[in-house]
Amino acid sequence: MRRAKQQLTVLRVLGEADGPLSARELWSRLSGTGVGLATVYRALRRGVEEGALEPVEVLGGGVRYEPKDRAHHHHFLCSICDHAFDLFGCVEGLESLIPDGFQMTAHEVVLVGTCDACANGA
Amino acid sequence: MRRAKQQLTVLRVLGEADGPLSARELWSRLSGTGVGLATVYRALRRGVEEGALEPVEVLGGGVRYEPKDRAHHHHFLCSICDHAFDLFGCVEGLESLIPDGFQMTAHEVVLVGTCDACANGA
DNA sequence: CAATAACTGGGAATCGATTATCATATCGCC
DNA sequence: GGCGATATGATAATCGATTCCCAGTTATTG
Repeated sequence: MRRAKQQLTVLRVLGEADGPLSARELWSRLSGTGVGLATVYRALRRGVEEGALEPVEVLGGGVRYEPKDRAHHHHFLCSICDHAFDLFGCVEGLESLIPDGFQMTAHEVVLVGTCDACANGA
Repeated sequence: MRRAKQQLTVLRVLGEADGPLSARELWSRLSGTGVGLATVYRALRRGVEEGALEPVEVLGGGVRYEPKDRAHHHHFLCSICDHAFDLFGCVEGLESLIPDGFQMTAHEVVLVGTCDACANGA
């Protein structure tokens, strides 16, 4: 429990997000608070070490982070705003794709397209 | 049709691969041929410009390239050898994951685990 | 074979992302 | 309030991936 103010701020923002955030995305959401980019990276690294955060790679744009306590889910990547959104649910039939002799331990599904805001919103 | 020897070599190796290759992976398969890394990058960039190659992002490890004429498919990433293998077939039920107002234009499925060689082979 | 254009390899240069450093500001505790 | 430990922000340093540059090589055409 040795977490300081700015670190908590970072974790809170991440917890309120509708999808995993990259370090820069997170930082831009903190503009005005005076939090430095270095602190963002420190908070993220620490969050992962402590088991509170999970690094995920959605697609281009490097690593993004999300709270580890979320149920199994996948992501939707908006190709316009480049933001990743959490999806709910999963898909069937993944096992049928596995070649003989291969062993699957995890899977990722990413839908790409346009999010509501970019497609319709202002 | 102005492609030179080394460029053709790069395209040929990519065509014979069992999955998309990264620039370095490709280069290591050319060790001994004297092909320089710069030439590999040049051939890849050119292949994409000419429409023969497609850049794909499987997961960590940056961009990999594959011939564009392959049918719709996904990939299996071996977490031990870090090689990506082509899979055949696709999955059902992706549409049910799309949130209201979102529009899907593409999708990616990546299975992660251990390939035959790393799991059983020598 | 000559003349010109395209290709090549190696290493320097660049770019973005992440980490390290350091002086200062804060926190928890007495 | 005073102290030692920890956190913070700015910036420099690092790292891997990719591109740039240049001099030498090879292909093309006549």
